[in-house]
Amino acid sequence: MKINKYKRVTKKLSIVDIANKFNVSKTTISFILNGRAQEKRISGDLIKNVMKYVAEVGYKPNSLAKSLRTGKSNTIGLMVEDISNPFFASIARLIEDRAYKNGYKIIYCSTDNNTEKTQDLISMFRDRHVDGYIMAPPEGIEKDIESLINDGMPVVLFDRHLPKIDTDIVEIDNLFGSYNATRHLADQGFKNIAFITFLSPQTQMIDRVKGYHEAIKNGNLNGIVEEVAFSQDDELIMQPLRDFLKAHPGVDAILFGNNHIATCGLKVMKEFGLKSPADIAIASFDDHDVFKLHTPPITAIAQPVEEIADNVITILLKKLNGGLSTTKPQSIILKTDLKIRDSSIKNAV
Amino acid sequence: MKINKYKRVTKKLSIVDIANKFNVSKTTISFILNGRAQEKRISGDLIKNVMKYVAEVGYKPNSLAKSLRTGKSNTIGLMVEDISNPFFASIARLIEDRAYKNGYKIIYCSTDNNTEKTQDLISMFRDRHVDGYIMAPPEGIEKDIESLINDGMPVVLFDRHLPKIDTDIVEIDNLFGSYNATRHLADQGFKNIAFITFLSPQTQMIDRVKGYHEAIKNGNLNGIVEEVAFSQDDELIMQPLRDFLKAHPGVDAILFGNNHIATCGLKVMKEFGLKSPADIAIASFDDHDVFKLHTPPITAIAQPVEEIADNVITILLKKLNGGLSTTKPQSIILKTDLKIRDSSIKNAV
DNA sequence: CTGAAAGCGCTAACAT
DNA sequence: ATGTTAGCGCTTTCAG
Repeated sequence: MKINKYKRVTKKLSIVDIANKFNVSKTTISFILNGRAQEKRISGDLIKNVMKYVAEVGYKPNSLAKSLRTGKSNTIGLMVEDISNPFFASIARLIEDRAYKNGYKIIYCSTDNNTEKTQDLISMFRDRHVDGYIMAPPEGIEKDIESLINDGMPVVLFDRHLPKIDTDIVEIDNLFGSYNATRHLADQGFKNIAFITFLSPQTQMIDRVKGYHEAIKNGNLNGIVEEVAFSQDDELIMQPLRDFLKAHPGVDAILFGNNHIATCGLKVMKEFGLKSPADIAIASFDDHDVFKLHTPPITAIAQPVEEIADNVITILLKKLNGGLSTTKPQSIILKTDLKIRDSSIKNAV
Repeated sequence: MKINKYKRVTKKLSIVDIANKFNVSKTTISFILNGRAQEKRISGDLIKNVMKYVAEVGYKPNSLAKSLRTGKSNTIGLMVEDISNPFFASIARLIEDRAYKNGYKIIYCSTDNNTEKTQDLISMFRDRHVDGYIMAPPEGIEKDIESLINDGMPVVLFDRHLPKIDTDIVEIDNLFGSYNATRHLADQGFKNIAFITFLSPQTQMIDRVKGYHEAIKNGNLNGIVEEVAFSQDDELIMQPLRDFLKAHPGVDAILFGNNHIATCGLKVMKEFGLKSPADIAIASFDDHDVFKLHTPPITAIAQPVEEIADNVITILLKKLNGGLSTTKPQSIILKTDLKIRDSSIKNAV
């Protein structure tokens, strides 16, 4: 006879308790619970009764123990640059939904594009035995990702890739995105189109600069690129922008490299009383409410957020199910959508 | 001997491996690793060598096994209404930072204010043995939270409380917030001030309506409250707003109940070509970039996001460390900050 | 000062 | 058709 020496009445019941209840071994219960009852030819009556009882008492297997034993945690690690950036927040939200629907939980965190912080986070994720990784990788993290992949962990990158890493990746056509937007500004007759972005060695930013340059060259225009160091403090982003505007009064149009710097730019323009498009025409990567509601509305290179999230999670789920384990990593390049609004129309009010 | 940390390890090393390495038992290693070496009077040399070796090979105890044994998972469950809402995203971000700094990971998810989904999520969190819960609770979740608390789980609520639940909570003074904003509109000379918000039985919304009513009564004005059903689809929020504006041409000022509905409201006003404050003055709960950059800038009842996050995590960490286990639950009410901008100034351009 | 051993709850060979 | 048993990696009591 088994005596509970701790007398904890509220103790959660375990697989043993339910095995005792039916006078069978926990193995049998385990098989039933894991849908292997048929395969093991366990009697239909037993199956039915056990399932009924389990539902009644709301028994749930201890996932920790399960994970320890199986090595699977049903958790996905999601690392974005900054969860409070609307672009990443909306992608995270969509990924979260799909993941939960498929029985996976998300552990997320913000990398701040900080390599060391990201290494710590990866190590934490490893430690927690996440089953797969989704990340917008900061620079300098190549080795760590490689080692993840070498250890057989499913990894899906998005937003940017790492030149030396051959793994699954979902991106947009950044080069065309900024090329197209720059051409649009040029077609409107703007002559001094600047490109303002964060100083970053990341591929998405490099491509955006490249696309800009191509369009500038193509239109026989003079280009000017301003790269601002990223900072947590918006004030430190706005100051260089103020300096830039003062130093370059001839600029009649600006393409911003992403939503964050564009928002800072708009704040500075507001300070300076500069109107768009009359004083300076504006276009930016990453559409969001600020752009739609701005007066005038801001022309934006919209990323297909749903598609990105969908592709990312689909690929990862396939990998988790072993479907893609042998295939070559795939690289998905999605199209952007240039939303032309008044801020970039030459003669708009 | 230096070990390449990127070297592929066939098998992660466990406490046994490192015990073997030193020809001692895993118990000894465990004591050393958990800082109980002094207490157990383990020889200084051994301690030093083990620590050195552990650092060298980058050994990390398997957290799953640790959790299974200790019952602690060093994880906090965070449930917000919608992680893609800038208000919740920024709070989540701040909580995340503080939690990581204190050795806790965050598992988060969005409740969508859906009671059933939230129950599922709580059950998932329980199952994953999270050490503590932070949540902006949807209605109807009282029983589940009570049972959490009865089982001794630390729970901290924020943004809204549940009337029947006595637990730690961090809120703002919603009543005063909307009272004050409404008074401000009245003081500016607006006569037909409407309050537009989501239909919600949640305390923060109730209090906001109440504050509005008090101010209206106080100013001998006629009030009109429009409550729109929440929806994932913005279009379904905007349609009732269109109808409302058409049905009430006399309204000369609107106070919005939160940032989301305000953003929808601004979109509708833009559609209709309505200018603020000339056609309709505007004020809203929850400050963010859209309001700051809007033309005109929108008057906002700003919540002290940092303070909220700080208080929440501080209380939870204290509870996790057993500090508050015996004390009475505390309720913290923070002040809002009315940011008066042109959208609510009678004679602003 | 250190070690043996029990056990957290579960899965899956390997037996019957 | 079902049970026995050996771990997964760790902490902790109890014995030296």
